[in-house]
Amino acid sequence: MARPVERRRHRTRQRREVLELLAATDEFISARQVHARLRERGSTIGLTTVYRTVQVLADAGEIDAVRLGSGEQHYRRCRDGHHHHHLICRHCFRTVEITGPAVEAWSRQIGGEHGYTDINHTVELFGTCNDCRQVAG
Amino acid sequence: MARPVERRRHRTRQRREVLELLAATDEFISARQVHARLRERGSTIGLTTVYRTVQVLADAGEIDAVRLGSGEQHYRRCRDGHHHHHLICRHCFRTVEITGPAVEAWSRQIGGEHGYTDINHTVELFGTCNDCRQVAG
DNA sequence: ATGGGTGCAAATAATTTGCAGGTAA
DNA sequence: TTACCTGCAAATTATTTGCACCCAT
Repeated sequence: MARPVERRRHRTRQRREVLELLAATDEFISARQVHARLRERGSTIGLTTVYRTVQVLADAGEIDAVRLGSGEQHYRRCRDGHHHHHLICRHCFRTVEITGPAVEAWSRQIGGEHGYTDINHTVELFGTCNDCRQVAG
Repeated sequence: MARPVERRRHRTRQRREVLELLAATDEFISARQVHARLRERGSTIGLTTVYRTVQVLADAGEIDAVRLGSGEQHYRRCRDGHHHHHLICRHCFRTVEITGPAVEAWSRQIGGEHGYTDINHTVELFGTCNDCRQVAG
């Protein structure tokens, strides 16, 4: 058995910058957006590093990753460290974190009915938020 | 108001080939796979056409599109013409179509609670199917 | 000292677009 | 005839990798 190698993470300026930006951002943004915004602020961080960092953070469960429409991945710091889903406005991308005990139970049950185990699921809700409805029907 | 232009579709050999292949295929396959398989069979269809065709078919609701892991889109002809979800084996990608009245209701309710309307959702379940569990735990 | 981290440039990979013919209706 | 359709090549776009150097531990 390969024991999980104890991997110590270095606390670098770049890691901190990415995390701080995501912590201060309420909505989902792409890796390229993270990079652009940090550069605007004078950071010298590289795009490659941003990609690597968000990947690490997503794997560690410190940020959420979702695909909004086009094949671009978007990230967001999650308040709730637990498993949850998102309700995203399709216009402004305003996001609400939601938990769905009902969905969790449902997915496990459906899986069982068909002989599938270790059920995982991706659930994202898209809708038009109150503000956007006012502006443009 | 721009009236929806009446767009008549041409019935071409290529369109038919793609649809027939998908009709004969039980699992999700990518546009490139569709192209490769048709070529193997002697078709001269171009990759571009495949991409354009699956996009049209997906928009028309004639096939389902999901993203399996990597940023590659996969397609599958759906039996059930109605809205449904999938339970996909993460090893062999064997797929079961499922309908979730519970999820439909849940998503609409959650949306309403937060002032969101016209709720859409993406729900995909991933698990390990019976056969794959036997082979490799 | 060491192994993780960084960034540039180049490489991949998926998908789209320009354009010059075809062809279904 | 008139759009729509096709396919090649080239362009885009998102993301990854090779590599030499840097720095947190």
